[in-house]
Amino acid sequence: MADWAISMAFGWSQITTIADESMKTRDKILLSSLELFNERGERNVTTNHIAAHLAISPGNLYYHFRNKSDIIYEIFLEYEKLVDYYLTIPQDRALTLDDLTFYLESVFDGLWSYRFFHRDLEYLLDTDPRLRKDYREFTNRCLAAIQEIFWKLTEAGIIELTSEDLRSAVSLNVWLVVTNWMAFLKTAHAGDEPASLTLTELKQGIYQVLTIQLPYLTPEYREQVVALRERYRPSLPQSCELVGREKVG
Amino acid sequence: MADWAISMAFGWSQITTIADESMKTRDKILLSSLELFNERGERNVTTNHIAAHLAISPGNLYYHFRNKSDIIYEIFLEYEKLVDYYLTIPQDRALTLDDLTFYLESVFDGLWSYRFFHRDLEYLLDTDPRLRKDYREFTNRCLAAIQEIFWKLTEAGIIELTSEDLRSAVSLNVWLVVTNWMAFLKTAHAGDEPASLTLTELKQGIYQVLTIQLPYLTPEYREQVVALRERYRPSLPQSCELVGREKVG
DNA sequence: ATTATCTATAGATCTATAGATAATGC
DNA sequence: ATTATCTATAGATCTATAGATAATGC
Repeated sequence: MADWAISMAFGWSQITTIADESMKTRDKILLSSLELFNERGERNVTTNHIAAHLAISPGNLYYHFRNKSDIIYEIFLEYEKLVDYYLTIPQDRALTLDDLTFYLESVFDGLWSYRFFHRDLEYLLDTDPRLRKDYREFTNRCLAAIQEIFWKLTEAGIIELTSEDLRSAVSLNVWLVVTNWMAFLKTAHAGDEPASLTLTELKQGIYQVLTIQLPYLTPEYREQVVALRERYRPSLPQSCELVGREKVG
Repeated sequence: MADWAISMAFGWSQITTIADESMKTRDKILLSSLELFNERGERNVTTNHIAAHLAISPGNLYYHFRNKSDIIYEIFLEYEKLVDYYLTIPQDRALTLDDLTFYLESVFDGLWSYRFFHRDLEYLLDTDPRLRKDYREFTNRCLAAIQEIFWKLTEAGIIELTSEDLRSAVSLNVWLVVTNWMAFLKTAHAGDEPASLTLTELKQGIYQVLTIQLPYLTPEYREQVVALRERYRPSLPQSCELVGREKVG
């Protein structure tokens, strides 16, 4: 694993984000691509842009990667590694509320660092069969992890979610909320100027995720989790800008 | 409102979908564009493709529309009209379970008919300020409608969701699940060949939406809603393909 | 010798327009 | 006269490669 990948895997990505001289060109390409993709959207970034941004020739870029798809695939592998790492579940002890907080914070950190990815997900999967297959397995691993976390939270007496059926449906909803929260912020919430999103806003998604769990909290832990949830309550109540609805018909 | 727009607004779109000779060229362009966008994704459809599909010259297309963005904007206006129509809330009577079913079915019908739209939403909004503004207001109207529906379901004694705060957070989760369900199916669920999605599969999203409401059902209606939910239970339990998770670290 | 880089470019699109021509409605 | 349509094309990209040159590691 290259240095910058390690640094990412441990969440310092914001710090080490700028490609520096000492890096191998190959790694600089990956890092700059990620930067540009996140900033401008994958669709708006060509191989020319990436090369220009690094002040290398397009020919040089193609010496290291066969095409843009290959670059994206490698970036995905790092993303995958990071999230798999974050979602590791301790097998030798019960889960605590701190664990839950860590999972939530980490997952949104991951989404933030690779935020270009979900934006153009469908197109990316349509154009790269490897990515398609890997991403499908990745999703399934994530879903399995969420279910397992809910199971262990149940064992720990924090929530009460014993029906496997229900646990699996609720887990899926958590996944849907987590992976769609950013798009919601960028499309519904944001002001007139395109998409200036902050990590803090993104983490208000935790409020929404905990909303799903509210009904299943045990009386012993309810108060603590409600307090945790309050910490992420959106400052601007965006869903309250009630615009008058046109009545049709 | 052109004929095809009316037919769409009343949900026969699947029938009248093929552009026919009698239509004005302008409407044929809109309809073919929608068809191609849904089928291949907006990103993969150029003005040339649209013209070729209709066997007209690109010049002719540009006589009717200034650019692709304008076509998309007009299609959005129809989508908006359709959903606003579906989400009309009767002010003179209480809501019933049939109303709830109608809302759920209609919303997923709308998503299906304009399924290209959410796929490239962020890009579309970034490139068209009008669309950006209109879509933001549209989202807010939808959220307000969901909240109002929950309020009226509470009044009707079907669910119990009296805290305004909670109602608004739950509504937002419903929106997130609804608008992300299709992307989930296409990316996580689908087989090796790209995206062959059916309306039936899409409507299994109703199962997920009703999962959110489960904890808030009143005892009087619980059984009926649970039965309704069962009608949409996915046939293939996709979230149960538990792939072994790699443990990292 | 091998690896990394650059220059130059062919070939493929796509967008959007100008200008000519055909069809239609008074 | 006005509206609709077509032909032809300029200009702007972008991808990906061939072939030359520079840098590096034994």
